[in-house]
Amino acid sequence: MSSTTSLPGFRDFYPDELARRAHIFRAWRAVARKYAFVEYDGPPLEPLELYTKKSGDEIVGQLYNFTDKGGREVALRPEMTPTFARMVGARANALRKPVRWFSIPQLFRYERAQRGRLREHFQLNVDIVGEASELADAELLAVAIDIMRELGLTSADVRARVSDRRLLNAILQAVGVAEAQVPAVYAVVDKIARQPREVSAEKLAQAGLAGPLVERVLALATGATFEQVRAEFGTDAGAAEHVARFARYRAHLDALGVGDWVDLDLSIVRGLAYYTGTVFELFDARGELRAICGGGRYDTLLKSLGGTDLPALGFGMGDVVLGELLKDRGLFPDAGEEAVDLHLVAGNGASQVGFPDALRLVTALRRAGFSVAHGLNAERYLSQATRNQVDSARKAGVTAAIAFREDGATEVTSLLGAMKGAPTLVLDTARALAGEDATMQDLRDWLHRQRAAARAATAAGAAPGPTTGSPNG
RNA sequence: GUGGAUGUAGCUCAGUCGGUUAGAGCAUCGGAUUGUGGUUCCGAGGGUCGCGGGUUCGAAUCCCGUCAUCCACCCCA
Repeated sequence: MSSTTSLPGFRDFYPDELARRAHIFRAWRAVARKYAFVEYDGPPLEPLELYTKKSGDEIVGQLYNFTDKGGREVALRPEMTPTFARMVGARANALRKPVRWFSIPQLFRYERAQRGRLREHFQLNVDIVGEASELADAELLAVAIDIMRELGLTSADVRARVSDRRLLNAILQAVGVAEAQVPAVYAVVDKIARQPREVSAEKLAQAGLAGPLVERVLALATGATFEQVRAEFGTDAGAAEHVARFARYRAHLDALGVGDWVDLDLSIVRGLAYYTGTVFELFDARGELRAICGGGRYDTLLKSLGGTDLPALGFGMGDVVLGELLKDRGLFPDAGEEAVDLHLVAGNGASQVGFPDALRLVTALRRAGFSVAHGLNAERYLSQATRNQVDSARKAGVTAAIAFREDGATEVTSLLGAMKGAPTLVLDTARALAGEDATMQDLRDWLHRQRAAARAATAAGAAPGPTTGSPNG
């Protein structure tokens, strides 16, 4: 390739790729705002200490870090939570609770890149601070699921797997796992789906669990539904409270309209880090990709980072895996939303009107709010066949061509459907040049109708499968 | 960090047993008797065959190294 490629794991966003990214961002913002979250941001470069304090020195190997010219140890942010915790902590007393904030930071990590895992990505972070009730947990998961919906995914495409560490703890104790064995059991449970059952069993045995107990734990972590858990542990002295809370959580999810996306999965542990309560991940239902989203409750983290003692919960959702899923399912819209409205082409009357007036028309249209393109070579405007000009405008995805007729009128021709008998709109050239309100409004309405008709045609024709258009889906 | 697979035009890929100037389709650009047009036709640009070394009279092709990508581990904020 060329001598100037991007760094490994970093992406160039060409216009069609940026359009996809923008599509995802739009959905993120739209849903977050719908749930009354407000957007914030912080610096992409932070003191290295911000991350070592929380995660220890081992994390440095996975960071982009360096010493700046003032001798400070700094790192590109690998996650948003420490920044968020600092910002909330600094104004904890002044902020109205619960805090409902979201952000779309670009995050960095120094790791070998793989499918769905680059060295840079954008990640929606949604957090709630100051509410310990399970209703907050339900609200948070509803945001994540509603984003899937907003992007055209269904509960057949994406599943939410939910667990609760308090519940898992209580269940493990109820079946006889000693407290000292819990961390080891967590480590096994966390990767239970990614390694053979015998390996998990072996590791549980090594952790000191007796044979029957190993089988019990494996069964619970691999297949137990909430109904089974409730039947078995709903009256257990230690677990009843947690079963009841989870039942309320599920009821809230149902009422929020996302219950059918959610499955209990006690193997969802989310690392061993800082989660204290509910934990969840969103996966594609076919299991082909990495997790789309992960989050949960971290009630002690703010305090441990030196902030105030407030309960908190949140999730992160990256653009990479989500983008791959949308691409696989053909859910990215064709470039229509950014389409240019009009492209100036010559037409039979071009030589009578003259190029300066043609440009004046373009200017009048732009002042009226239309996006208007034209060739940037004045000689070719008159020398090149109109059909070639129209053709390139059509290929560029412009909605309509605007041309001068022999009789002096200005004609707008839709480029969206079949060219034979394409809808046209005739404008009075003088009024168009003057930017007359009524004329501009006519044009606006007409363009709107053409787009609506084209969308309807696409929807009708595209029902059985992929039809016209780009292979990028 | 470990192991495996793959690198040919912007994209998808041909390229025989090692053989002379590396091809196709799509895309891009220009044009087809001053123009109403998705088609068609003609033409053009675009390559250090990932990079470096080796074997050979001769390497896209065989060997070694290296880099990148993908897959599986490790790790997961």
